Amino acid sequence: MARIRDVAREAGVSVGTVSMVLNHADYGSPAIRQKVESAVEKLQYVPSEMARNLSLKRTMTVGIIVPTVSHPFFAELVGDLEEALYHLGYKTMLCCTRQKENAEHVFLEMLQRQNMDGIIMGAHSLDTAIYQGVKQPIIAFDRYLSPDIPIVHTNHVLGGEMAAQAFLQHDCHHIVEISGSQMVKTPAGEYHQAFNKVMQAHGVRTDVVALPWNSFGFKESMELAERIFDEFPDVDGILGSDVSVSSCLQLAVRRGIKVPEQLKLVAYDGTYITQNGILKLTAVRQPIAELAEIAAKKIVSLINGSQDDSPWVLPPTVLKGETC
Amino acid sequence: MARIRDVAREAGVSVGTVSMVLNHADYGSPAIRQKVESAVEKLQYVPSEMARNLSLKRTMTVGIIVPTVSHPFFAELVGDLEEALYHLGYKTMLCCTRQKENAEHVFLEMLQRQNMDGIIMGAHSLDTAIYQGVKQPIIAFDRYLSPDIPIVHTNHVLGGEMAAQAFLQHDCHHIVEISGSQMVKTPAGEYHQAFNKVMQAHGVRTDVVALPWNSFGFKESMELAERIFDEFPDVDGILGSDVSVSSCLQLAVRRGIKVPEQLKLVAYDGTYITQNGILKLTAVRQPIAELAEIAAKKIVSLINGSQDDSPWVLPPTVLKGETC
DNA sequence: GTGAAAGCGCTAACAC
DNA sequence: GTGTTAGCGCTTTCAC
Repeated sequence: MARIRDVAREAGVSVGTVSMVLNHADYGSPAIRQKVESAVEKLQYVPSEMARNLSLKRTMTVGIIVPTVSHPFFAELVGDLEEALYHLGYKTMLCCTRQKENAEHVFLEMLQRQNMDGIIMGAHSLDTAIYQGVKQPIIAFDRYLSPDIPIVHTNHVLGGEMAAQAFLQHDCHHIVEISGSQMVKTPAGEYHQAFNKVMQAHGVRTDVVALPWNSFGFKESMELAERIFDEFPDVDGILGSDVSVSSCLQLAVRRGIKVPEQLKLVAYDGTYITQNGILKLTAVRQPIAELAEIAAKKIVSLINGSQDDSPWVLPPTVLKGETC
Repeated sequence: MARIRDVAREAGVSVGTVSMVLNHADYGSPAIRQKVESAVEKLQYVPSEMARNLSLKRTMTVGIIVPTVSHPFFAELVGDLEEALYHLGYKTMLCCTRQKENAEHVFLEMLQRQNMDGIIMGAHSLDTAIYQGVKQPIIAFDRYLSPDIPIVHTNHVLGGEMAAQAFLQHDCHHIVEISGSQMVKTPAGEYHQAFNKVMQAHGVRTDVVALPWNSFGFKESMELAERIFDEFPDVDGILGSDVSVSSCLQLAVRRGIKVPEQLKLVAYDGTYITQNGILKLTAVRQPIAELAEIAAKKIVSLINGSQDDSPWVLPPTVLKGETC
């Protein structure tokens, strides 16, 4: 591999000149620039990013921490984040915490080792204490980590109310809510509160069942669906994430429960899996792409100390489907 | 940030000693090790990965190039690759090519700039010429890139035959196959050939319709589904990727076509979207997790010049569903 | 077993 | 405007 000094020798100039010509479009006389460029061409010179990183003390890389990427919500999120970061000139380090011993610590240490310039944290954390002392830039995506770590998220109060309105249009009497683990407090968890408030005001009975921690699989959500139908035979409405509500739909049909006649379903998230089935699920959709773009912009401005005026909270929308 | 020489001073030893103690478990006397460790603790020292990278000329990072991650197949693939690489001690750089000008060149250049030690290429490439001269380690995932770039993939001949067997059990007369773009030749494309061969031998009519290049969206596949039902009213079997067959199922139900009575459906890939709908799709499942693990092992052995004896080709399996 | 010093390849401040 | 050179922080060879 040719190094910068080989280029300098070939071009008959100094190393510093080559570096300046390569990194600053307005440096040097046309003649010099030409000489450098043809030397680069001739030697097939490609600068070493490791050396630049060390010299400039930055990597132009942002880490995205999520539980998993094989889940429609996080798949969309990660895809949108990667795209936004790319257009801002940043590379994406993918960090999945699920099914790994204590990956969260490992990834956080990567940040401290300056492997990446900042992180966007979208994974549930049981041990938020480890974020306290961290000096490097962090943006949380829909997660409470520490008082001084800013959060980008959907307006879940609005989301809960939207879900409530959907059910209220159809005269339901007993709604079961599927929540994530109660072990972690997340902004997303708050839509249940808003939902319950509206439901109580209307005298509708609600029950909450919770998924195990860090559970995003189809097996777990199908098991939960069975539990719901067994424990609450009179349930006539279910609210939960896309995946859990999909499982409920599948099981309802299997058990001969008519949707939406006997059972109304509202999915919270509104990823593509709510749209590609035989019945389109009615859903409260989180503005994932927009949130991702904001999170990307904010982590970048945190990294280079600039200002970003994008809002921190965005409203969800309703996808009218066939299940409520 | 404390540097290694601060630790050395604090511990009263030389920089070299600190480095050796930190990187080699069997170096130094217990007394020295103890001194170094408490200095590290006291100063909260974290080594700079950029400096190590430059010194060791490696990044312990592998790039994964895919068209997108918000598609169930690639979501699973990327998730499994990240996990496998993590357990091999490598970090994952996520590189998505879709909806970006010429991202493929950009990512390939990152490889040459030694931003990553190797790449696993899972994106369609229109310009395979750019891979010719590349010296760095590359493993292709189900893609033909260049004669000297090794490929990990499913045994698609077997896959095509399995799909054929599924239809043959049900006496179909006219099967439409949905293929990816004809512009790129991929191993996956070959399942159609194997499928056609069997079908011809049994005198079953087949037609092929193709998706546009790099099209993985639900809109495109729904449009294609409409075209199929319009152009081929007598179709009684459809074979295609999970997403495209899902769209066909949705549209069939909407048009009052009974599945599986009047129309048999077989999905090729077998990702979770074939399993979470009201009707489970009969599918030929690619062994994504196993292939991912193999690809990860192989790129790592390519990077450090070791040997890997895993097979290059793995057989698919049939997921018996309710649509064929 | 331990310390000094020469890189790794690039950037940019500072002389000329 | 151009060249020289001192870092960036770490690893490791080579004397002691």
